Order: sequence, then structure tokens, then C-alpha cells
Amino acid sequence: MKLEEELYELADLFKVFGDSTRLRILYALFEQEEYSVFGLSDTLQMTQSAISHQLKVLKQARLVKSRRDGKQIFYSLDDDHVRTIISMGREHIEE
Amino acid sequence: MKLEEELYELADLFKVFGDSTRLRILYALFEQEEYSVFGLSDTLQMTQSAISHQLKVLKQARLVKSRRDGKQIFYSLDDDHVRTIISMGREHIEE
DNA sequence: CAAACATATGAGCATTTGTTCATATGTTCA
DNA sequence: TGAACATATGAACAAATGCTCATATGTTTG
Repeated sequence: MKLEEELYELADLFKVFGDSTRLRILYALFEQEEYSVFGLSDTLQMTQSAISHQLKVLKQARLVKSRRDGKQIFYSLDDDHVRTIISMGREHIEE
Repeated sequence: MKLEEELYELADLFKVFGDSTRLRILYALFEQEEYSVFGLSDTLQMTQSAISHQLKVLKQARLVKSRRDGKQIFYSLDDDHVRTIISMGREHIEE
């Protein structure tokens, strides 16, 4: 990958982590394997639309994945990078 | 630290990584221990003002530190979290 | 098939963010 | 001390971002 390209992709990835709503969603998925969109909007006390928009961002960044079960769509963490990136961040701010 | 507070601090930290200019500055400091502000603006081909504004952001996030030597101020990475956070990000996008 | 339910999406709006421009602050040296 | 140099900073503006509202899409069930 070209450096120039890498820089933009990296920036885009970190932008995704740079919003407290999205972090809240990820934190929720640390504690409970799966959540439906309604489950998240209920837990986080935000509108279904706001959650759905943010899930789309998280999914495009491949931080969450989804599966459909009937009318519902369940979201879960896509891979372990989410955990490691966030825990590196926590180490930094907790110093 | 309260969860609420942690979320905002984490988001703020990741926001700092979420800009390609700031990443460029950090990358430059990976390759060369120290840079003056002019050195960075020359290397990255950006105005002194733009670099200076971004260095301020990086410094507030404790990602870089500075020391004065005469008229110049030299910036360097503040700690190793910068490297680890960025390398975790790289692992994710390179999959 | 129609109604009910779950989720996605586009437009609009307010807020945030990154750059530029002008200027201020701080340091050295003649 | 004053001129030259290096960096910092504030205001202004354009672009990006996150939420809301209205509505579209997709799925189940009577």
C-alpha cells in the first residue's frame, strides 16, 4: 500500500474511534456478544436512526459485523483489533 | 475514572490520530528523533502555521513533547503509545 | 396481500475541524 | 536596544461530521 494511501486509511480508521457514541456502541459489544439495533438504542438511550447511522460507519470500517435473524439484525465486534486499539488508547489516557 | 469521562477522553485521543496531517507529523518523528517546526513544515510541505496548530493538538494529547534550543523548538514523540496505537491501526487496515 | 415491526437512508441543520492570513510572542545577536 | 529569525495564536471561512426527521426497504404474520 502506498504511504499516501495508508495515511488516509489510517486517519479514517481512527476517526471512527474518535466519537463517543461509537465508542459506547463498541463498549456495549465488549460486554454483550451481540446486540440488535433496537437493543443498542435502548441501552444507550439514543434514537434508532442515530444508532443505525453509526453502525453503518462502524461496519464500513470493519469494526463490527452483522447477521440477520428474522426482522432483527444483530451486530457484534468484527475482530480483536477493536479491543487492542481501544486498550492501547486507554493505557495512554490513564497515565 | 468515570466511564462517561473515559469515553470522552478516549474519543478525544483517537480524534487526534484521525487526521492525515497529524499522522504525517508522527510518521516523520518515527523516522527522525527530532524535528524543528520549520523542519516539519519543510519536510511535509505545509505552512508553518498549519504545522504549529497541529503540533499544539498533538502536544495537548501528550503524543509529542518539545524542547527549546535557542530560537528553535524541537518536537519528538512523547511516549511509545504513539507507536503501538498506530501499529495496531495499521494491522487492522492491512488485513 | 396488507399491516406491523425492525432497520436503513437521505436531506437538512448545527457544531466541529483544518487551513490560511495577519499578527503576537519569544530569542539571538549586531 | 532593535532587527532578524522561529514559533504561536486568534479570527475567519470552507469542509466534514453527527443528529433529527421523514420516509424507504426488508421481513414476518394474520
